[in-house]
Amino acid sequence: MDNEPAQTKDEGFLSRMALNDNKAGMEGLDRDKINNIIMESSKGSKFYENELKKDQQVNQRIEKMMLQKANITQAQLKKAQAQVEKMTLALERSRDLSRVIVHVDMDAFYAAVEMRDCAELKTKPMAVGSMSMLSTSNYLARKYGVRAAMPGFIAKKLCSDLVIVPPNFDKYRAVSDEIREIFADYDPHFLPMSLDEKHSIVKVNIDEDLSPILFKESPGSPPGLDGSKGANGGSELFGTSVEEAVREMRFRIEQKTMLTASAGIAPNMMLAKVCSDKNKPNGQYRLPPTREAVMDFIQDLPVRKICGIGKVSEKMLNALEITKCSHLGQQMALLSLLFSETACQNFMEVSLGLGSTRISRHEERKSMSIERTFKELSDAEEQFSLCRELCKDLAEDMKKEGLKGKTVSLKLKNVNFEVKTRAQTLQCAVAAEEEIFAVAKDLLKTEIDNESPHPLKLRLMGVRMSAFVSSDDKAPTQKSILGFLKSGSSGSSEIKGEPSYNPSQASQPMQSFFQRAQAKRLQLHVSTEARGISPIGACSKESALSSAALNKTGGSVSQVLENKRAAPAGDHPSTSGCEARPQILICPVCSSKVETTDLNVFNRHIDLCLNVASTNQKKSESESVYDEKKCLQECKELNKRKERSEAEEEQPFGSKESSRVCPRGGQHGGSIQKVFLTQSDSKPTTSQKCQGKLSDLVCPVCHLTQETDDLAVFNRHVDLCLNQEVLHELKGQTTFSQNPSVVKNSKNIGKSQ
DNA sequence: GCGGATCAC
DNA sequence: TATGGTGATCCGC
Repeated sequence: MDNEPAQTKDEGFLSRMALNDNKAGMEGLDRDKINNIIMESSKGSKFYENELKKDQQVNQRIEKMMLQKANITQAQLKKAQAQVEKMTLALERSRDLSRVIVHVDMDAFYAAVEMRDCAELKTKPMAVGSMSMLSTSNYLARKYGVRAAMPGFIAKKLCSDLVIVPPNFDKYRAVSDEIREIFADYDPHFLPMSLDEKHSIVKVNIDEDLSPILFKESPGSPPGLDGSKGANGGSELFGTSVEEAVREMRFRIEQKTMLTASAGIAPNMMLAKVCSDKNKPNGQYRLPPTREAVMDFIQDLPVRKICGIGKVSEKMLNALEITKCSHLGQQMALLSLLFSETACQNFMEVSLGLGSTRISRHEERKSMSIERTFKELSDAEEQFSLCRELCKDLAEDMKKEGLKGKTVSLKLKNVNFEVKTRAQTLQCAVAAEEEIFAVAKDLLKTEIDNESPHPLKLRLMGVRMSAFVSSDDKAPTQKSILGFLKSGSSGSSEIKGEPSYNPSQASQPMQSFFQRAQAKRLQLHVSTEARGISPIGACSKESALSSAALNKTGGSVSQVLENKRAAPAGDHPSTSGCEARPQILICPVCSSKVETTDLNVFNRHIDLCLNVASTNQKKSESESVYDEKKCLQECKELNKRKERSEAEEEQPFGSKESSRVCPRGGQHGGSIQKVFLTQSDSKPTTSQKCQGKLSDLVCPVCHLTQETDDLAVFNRHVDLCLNQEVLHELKGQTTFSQNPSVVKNSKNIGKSQ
């Protein structure tokens, strides 16, 4: 009894402040040691004190809950149990295993982008952010306990070698756009929507973790075949092809961006999200669509892994000795007496492995806000003028989206980290700076007055608008996809009056990219009779990269491709690994020597040979002529892009805090992209030092000499040329004709300046 | 409708 | 020296 309060307090504190190792790449760390450092760094700070306070509040909630629990009678429990069972049956009946949901997640996105663009970062623990706050960290840093949402100065204590790179949001946005273009190829919105109800949707978030979610109906299967819900007959075929589609998609992402993505495939969104974490980084996991598999998967899954269960909910559940999802099921009766109806509903669904099987159509924005953190601000005049500034910025943002709202909220955080919000709702919707400020100013004044004679000591101020009135004036100018999503928001899955929708295509399903690519390779495989190469590395379950067919017959080619996943765990040099000893490998397709130690490079070489061969074949078949100009254009675009990104990096930063910590000397400056400068007036560039010198390489697609001796770079060039062609071709068949896919990103980068 | 809190990214 | 910004949702008034 005596030590009980102390213990709960300590644990409580830890649960709030301690390392959250829920993230991928953080397994098996020395938590005690890390937590000690975190505590030592935090203790005594205002932040710490506030966390402590909040934690005590949570503890009180738990106490209250435990008290409630103690007062529950057997009769109540029994009744609840009956209810739960009824509910379970109903939910079970609603289980839908017929959908396939793919959740794709970029691996350590921001960090990966920075590593891609700065060779020296690749081998270092690094994070994106500032001394005050980190957005994300790479996997090397995670081994030290360094993770997102951790202040940089603490991270530095955990790992003194940590390199902190300031964020380049414009760059990340540009990369997001590139990736989105790939998703667009799989986005069945661009497919004619069949009358089948199982439509597919791609949803893309541009956040730290780019997390698109893809609904897919069985690709490639004849329309009729699909109707057999849950029937396992076609399911295997189905599963295989979906996995390949996802591999293909991830492969394309890596080709295009040199970044890796992970994916989860499952019958619903909740599970897919968990699955995407399972083989992170650079992996994917498919949960078979059977009740058994799902329940098995759920069994030992910690509740904290479920989206929506955060540290507070976790702690409350833990107090009831619920740590795993299976416990949720076992304790549902109790939970139904302690938690709200919505919470219970959610718990129950989780315990049954159920989740959303459809994505709510693009929902209307419900609020828009802006907030800023700063050093202590106590002067009322300054506070008012800051408030005005915020209102001005918010009004601008509102204008961009043509929004008007009735509710204005003011958010204040004082230097003790205590947060307060004050709101007022008007009769009419407003949007202009003056209108917003008129309200916000009053709210602020009230708070200042309440505090007098003491000043408000603020560290954050924010203004939010909500209660928007619906405005229909923007609909006509919507782009295709948005227009579609909008029209679908009624809940019905019909397409109403979508202008770019072409009903003539409704009956002929488009082949997805992966299908085409696979067909190409298959065709090629037959025609080239690729000779065997000695297998390298073990065949992991993640293998079979995009080509089960090749695997079946030759085996050898895919074996090499598979080696992507045969890399040692922990380190994933999947794009441009540089090892010590160069090696001569013989390409089974073109029989030429490839000098490299990096199997990925070799893989790409083979891939490109295969692609080239099939491209040539197709050319002669369909007399389609590849547009050389386009390829040249692309090279130029890439040059520009590189130049811009260099300029971006070299531009002087205002404050000392924002100066780049990346230890680049400037002389090597992102070798990968620089080599694309061949066509322009730039001088030849440095290559990766581990590569041997090779003679000039000529791109077999655009026939331009590439002044590089780095095969990875050369291959990437060729891939891009090829990709562009495929995409070009794809576009010809689809209704989305808005933007060229490959080159576009370059201009987005330019915008940052 | 308001305000505090939780959660995700 | 130093612990973010944006949007959503829920719960209890």
